Amino acid sequence: MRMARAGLTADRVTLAGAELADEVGLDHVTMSAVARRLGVKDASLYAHVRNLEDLRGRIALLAADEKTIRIAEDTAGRAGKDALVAFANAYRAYAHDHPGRYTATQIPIQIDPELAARAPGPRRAVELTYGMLRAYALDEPDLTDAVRLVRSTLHGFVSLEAAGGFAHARPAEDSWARCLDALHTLLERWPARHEGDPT
Amino acid sequence: MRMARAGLTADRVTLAGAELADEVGLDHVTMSAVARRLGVKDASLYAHVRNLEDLRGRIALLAADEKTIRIAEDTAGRAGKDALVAFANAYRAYAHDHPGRYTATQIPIQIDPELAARAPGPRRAVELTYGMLRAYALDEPDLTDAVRLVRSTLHGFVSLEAAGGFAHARPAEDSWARCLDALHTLLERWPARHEGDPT
DNA sequence: GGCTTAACCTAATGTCATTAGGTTCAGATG
DNA sequence: CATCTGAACCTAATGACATTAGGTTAAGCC
Repeated sequence: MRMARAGLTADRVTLAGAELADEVGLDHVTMSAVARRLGVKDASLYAHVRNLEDLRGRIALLAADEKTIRIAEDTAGRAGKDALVAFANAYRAYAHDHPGRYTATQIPIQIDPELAARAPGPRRAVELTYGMLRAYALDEPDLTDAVRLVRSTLHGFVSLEAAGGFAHARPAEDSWARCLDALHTLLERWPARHEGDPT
Repeated sequence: MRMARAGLTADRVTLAGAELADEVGLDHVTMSAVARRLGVKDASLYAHVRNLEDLRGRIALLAADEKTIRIAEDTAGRAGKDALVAFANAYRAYAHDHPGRYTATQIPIQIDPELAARAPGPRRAVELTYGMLRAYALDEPDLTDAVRLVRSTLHGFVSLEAAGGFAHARPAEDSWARCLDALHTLLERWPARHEGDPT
């Protein structure tokens, strides 16, 4: 009495891991749990994925791709504050919808370079960010600094929110909107270097 | 031939865990490893700490306390941009010096409430942040929004930096300085709500 | 119909987390 | 000083997991 083959592949395993991550948290994504979900023995997974760390890396890349696609869709044809808000909301929405996947993208990168090279997500995300800021007409190195500031703020907010850091009375939603306003204003009048500062 | 007693206590175990976290990363902090470092059997730790999760929670609280103290020291007697920069630099320095401990503070909070109540760190940190922003004379709810923005930016930057997100040519150091400039400018001219916006 | 190649499986090893049920040391009590 | 007590440790055992080695078996190709 044999079961039919599950027809696994690296992508299928990764997807199962990603789903599990969203359901029970990334650090409860175990080989055993993924195998269980796929109706397969633990050892079978190793034919498709090098090991747990590799699986996590794949989940991270999958998440990066998905997130990028969503941002690209939502920012298409927009510019200026419109684009900034669309970008940020898409970013945050993805994190909300896929907390486990999003967490995976935070891991200090220890991903198979060969694999990473094939995944368009991370590179694409950087391009999108630079493109989104084009309307603010910043020159290097200010542009890079601005990109880093925006990324930091979005990631920081979403991350703290997920960790329960905003347990306060005021809805995170409202603070989010104000932060985006603030970012926009900031980008419009990016502070010139103080004359006194030697840097 | 018996060894001398190690004279353990919950705090000592926590400290060993924290040191280990900084050395090998928080998720390599295991009961076994901590026990090994203390020259004790795994089971002995359970007399001082409920379980792994509890240990991590204690490390997080320890880190929060330490970080808060450092920020308090460095911002004492300062105000305005001076205070902001001191605050931010102390924050970032702590994360650099104690990456494992810092990571522990990011965990979605699952800490024994009774324990958390005794730890002044988290509460103190919030107070310090509000105090630091006093110079900018914001009223609620803007003040809360500003606090959240600052926390998000600092945490996001440090977190991305630690994850290797700034692999670019431009030194993170320089971007950091510019981001603080930007935050300061932003706080000085916190954008008024747009007249058109119904919120 | 045999062959190759994946896709799976069984078995085994080693690391951890955690619990149960003792020892033993250090200091208070008599 | 003898002892009692509680905290500090230990041994032993169980049960997840991760990972490897060494088979089976299904599916498509000739």
